[in-house]
Amino acid sequence: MRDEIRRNMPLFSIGIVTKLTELTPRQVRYYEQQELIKPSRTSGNQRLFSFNDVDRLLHIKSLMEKGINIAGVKEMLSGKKAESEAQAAATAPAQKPDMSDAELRKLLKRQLTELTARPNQNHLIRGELSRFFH
DNA sequence: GTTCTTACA
DNA sequence: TGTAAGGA
Repeated sequence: MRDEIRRNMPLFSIGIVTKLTELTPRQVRYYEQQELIKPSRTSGNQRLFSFNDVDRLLHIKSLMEKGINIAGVKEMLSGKKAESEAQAAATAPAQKPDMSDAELRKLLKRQLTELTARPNQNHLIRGELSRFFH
């Protein structure tokens, strides 16, 4: 499908992107550093974002607004198979404040496993953990 | 006028 | 993250 080439076609300057996403240039550049996006450059070193980049930034923005840190966002977007699992783990708690204890324990167990495997995703679950020690 | 990189209150 | 400096 050549729709892909259109979505990945570098078209927007950082100025347009910031207006489209409501993000500051600082944030956009920072996310690029974190390799969350990979805009191409013009011959003059100016960043050129594709529709996909904008879409990605919007996704990142929504994730950040849910209180997810860069590390977490990174794993969700860059991760291949870890994506759905990580996103579900991070999103579900925020959307289901009244989750049953059974569900919560199940979630906690899974996240505890994640914790030992990836220490940096720590505060992604810290909030949930506190709910257990009330 | 816009964007770029580096660096620091 | 914001912002200033110095260039392109």
